[in-house]
Amino acid sequence: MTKKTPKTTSKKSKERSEPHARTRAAHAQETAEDYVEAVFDTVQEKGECRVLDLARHFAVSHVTVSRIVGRLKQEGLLETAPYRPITLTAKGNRLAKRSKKRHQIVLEFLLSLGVDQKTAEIDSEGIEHHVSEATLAAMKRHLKTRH
Amino acid sequence: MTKKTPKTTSKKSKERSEPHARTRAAHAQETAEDYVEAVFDTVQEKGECRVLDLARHFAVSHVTVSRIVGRLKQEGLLETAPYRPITLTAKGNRLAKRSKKRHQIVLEFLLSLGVDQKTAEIDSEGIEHHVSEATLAAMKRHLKTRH
DNA sequence: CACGCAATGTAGCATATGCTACGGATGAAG
DNA sequence: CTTCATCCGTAGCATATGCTACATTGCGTG
Ligand SMILES: [Mn+2]
Ligand SMILES: [Mn+2]
Ligand SMILES: [Mn+2]
Ligand SMILES: [Mn+2]
Repeated sequence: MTKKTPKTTSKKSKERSEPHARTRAAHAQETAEDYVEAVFDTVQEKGECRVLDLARHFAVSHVTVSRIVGRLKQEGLLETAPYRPITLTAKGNRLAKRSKKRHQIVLEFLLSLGVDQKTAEIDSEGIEHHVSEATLAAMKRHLKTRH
Repeated sequence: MTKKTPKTTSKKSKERSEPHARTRAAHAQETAEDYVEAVFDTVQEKGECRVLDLARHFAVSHVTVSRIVGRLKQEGLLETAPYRPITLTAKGNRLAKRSKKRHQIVLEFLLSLGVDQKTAEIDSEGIEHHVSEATLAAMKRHLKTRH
């Protein structure tokens, strides 16, 4: 056997695989973050949040929303009952505030780079979920010094 | 009927839903981009790219890789045959180069913000797929002026 | 050139998130 | 209090991406 490559996962390849594993973990949290944000905003704006409000917000069918709301309820982030409005639990409220804060910083950061408003809103919606505490801190520094 | 809210999707809610639709579209492209990048790098580094190379790279099972490689072959990005190495098509090569370039800029950009190497590598792996041409251009400008 | 291990493929399962079609619940208006 | 439009839930389907267990191929070694 020539054995140019190790059979087991090398230290180097483990390092390379970690970013992808982290990205998958971020995507697993993404729906929860976007949903509690949306519930928070909708309640603020129109007093209550309904399944159809979220369906319109995300541009998906009410069926998709209904199922996801059920799961997030199981996870203790949302409260709801059949044909009733959706509210945030204390836990959901904390996640919403944390997520909104991070989202806002990412958005302002992109704007500070000179990205136009619409593009900044689009890109920040995806980027926010992949911004670690360290990167968020760096963005805050940039906003304070350069702005 | 009090009709506080319009039944149909308002212009405002359409604007709000667009970022989420864009994020979903980005995620639909993400696997393809990461895979062609990985194939490109692996071929460069060790002469050929095997299913297990990608499995280690992404830290997933060889089964997951095998299925995805089959799909990307159908999409015309990869070439392969049973028990044979994986290669890029011309189309796959173009996507790989484009993706690698963008990934590299995002990484360097995060480093230029003062983010540590490991964190920058992790965050850029997820962020890259959500960076539009406009934001990428803004990052390039930042790298030229501030660095 | 036969053997056996490593690599790859296949079967079958799970979860997450999309959809359409249809049926039941709610509540505003008469 | 009945009616009926709107909202919501459920059934059933699809795709993408994870997994384990098992079958098969291929190749280096003896
Ligand atoms: Mn958000
Ligand atoms: Mn988001
Ligand atoms: Mn990536
Ligand atoms: Mn993402």
